[in-house]
Amino acid sequence: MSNPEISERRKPSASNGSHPCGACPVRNLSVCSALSDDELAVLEEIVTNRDIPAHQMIFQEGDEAGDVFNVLEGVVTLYKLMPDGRRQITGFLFGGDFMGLSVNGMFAYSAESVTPVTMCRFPRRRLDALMDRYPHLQRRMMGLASNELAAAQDQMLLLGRKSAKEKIASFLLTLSRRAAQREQPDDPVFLPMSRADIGDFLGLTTETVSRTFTQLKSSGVIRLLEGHRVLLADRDALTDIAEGL
Amino acid sequence: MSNPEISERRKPSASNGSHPCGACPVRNLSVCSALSDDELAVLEEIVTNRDIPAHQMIFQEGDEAGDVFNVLEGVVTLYKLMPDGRRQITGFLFGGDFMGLSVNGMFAYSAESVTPVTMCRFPRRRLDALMDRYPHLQRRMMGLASNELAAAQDQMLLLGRKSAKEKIASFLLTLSRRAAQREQPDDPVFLPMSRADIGDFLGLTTETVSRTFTQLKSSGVIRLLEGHRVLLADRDALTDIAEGL
DNA sequence: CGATATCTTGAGGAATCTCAATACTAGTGG
DNA sequence: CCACTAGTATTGAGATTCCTCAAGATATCG
Repeated sequence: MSNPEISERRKPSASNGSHPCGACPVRNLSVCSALSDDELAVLEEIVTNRDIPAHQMIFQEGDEAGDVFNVLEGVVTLYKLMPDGRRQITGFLFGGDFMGLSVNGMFAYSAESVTPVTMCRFPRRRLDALMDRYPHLQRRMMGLASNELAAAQDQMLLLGRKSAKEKIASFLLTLSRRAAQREQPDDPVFLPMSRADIGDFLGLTTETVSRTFTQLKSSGVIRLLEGHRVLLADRDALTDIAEGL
Repeated sequence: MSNPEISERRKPSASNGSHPCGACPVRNLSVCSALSDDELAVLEEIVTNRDIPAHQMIFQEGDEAGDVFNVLEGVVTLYKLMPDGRRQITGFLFGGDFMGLSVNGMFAYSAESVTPVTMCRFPRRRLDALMDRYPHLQRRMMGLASNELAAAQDQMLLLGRKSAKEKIASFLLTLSRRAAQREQPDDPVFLPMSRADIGDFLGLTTETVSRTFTQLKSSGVIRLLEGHRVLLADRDALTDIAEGL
């Protein structure tokens, strides 16, 4: 688990009065929004921060899931692999997103940074103890899990029943909505991940992703800008396409 | 919500000493396994039983999610629809399975009986109250949600990256494993759902499902028995196929 | 036992994939 | 600052899987 490229820093203890958690950029997006300042101070006692460079493995499917994580900044992919290398990305995580739900004490998927990432990390046991103590924290976790499950079901519909064009349109709109939730630019949508990543998320090949972007561009629905950004030139049209209308 | 075809019966009150919940066929499969006899008695106060005929809508995506349900017997599908009628089944539920996770107080999917179904029903508010009171119940729910999420991710891998043959093989094995968990026959696997249902679960058409069964049958890996049952003649081969080996 | 739904099989077509070449981008070192 | 390199994206042509449409076979239910 100790990887030389992953730097870890213990925040200055809460005893000095400076609360990194209190100044957390994603405080009201993440699990922590369930906690009062006092409770946050308790949480702070068990948290560790991490910086991770781009394209770095964070944990692997089957690893012992001793910790849970919150993404503060950057983008993370969760994915599963088949023995022959086929990959399915099950989700992209952004600031405020939580990861670490486990089954039988093991991670059910692998996680990798797409961009440089800042995360915070909690020992699962201690978070569990906190949850027993604070039912509202428990509820918050349950709410997050429900949302993830709903997103997973949307993704199943996408994977099982949508065409390439519908998939790409849905993907762009979802990213835009999530950026808005984080209060980040949602119209030129920022797509930090590669075409291969997008393909592995949508059940397509790189080439089909690329062709479909070109097609949407040609029909004037989007515009591909520099810096991995996409302008949603006709959001209504995109919405119709996403829903198969 | 009151549908003439759905019969509802209040169990004889716990005051008479006979505990339907205590005699529940799925007690140690379901949420309820987290509860002691005393706690179960409390739960019993808020539960209602229901019998539902086959092919009956139970609730619809977007309905107010006032209740949560446990399947006691029979099979239920959860699914999402696109405006043009394309359908993605997100899961099949069997005895012991839980349904009713909601987002913004609404069901995120529709539910329909495949066979005649017996369920029990809890008002969500009262179950939430119980969860605040019993942290182990809360934990149990969280565990169930985690398992569902892991299953959803497996399904994403299946939908996004597996061939028709791999999908059918995976499907048969998953059903077999789940039947074993319920202590029901797991080798001639029981498939009560239609080919169309299987297709809508696996992201295939009815015809492809049918052809793929025929193909697996011809290669001697399975045998199609009468009564919607499938014999897994060569489970190892089936496992290899499911994993793309 | 008949009517109806479901399942299987066939033939042809469409969407997406594979393989391959070219264009672009970003980072590196001269 | 530019040229070079390695990775990434786009485009093309042909192959393949799966879908669509259609007919026939089988099962199910009243």
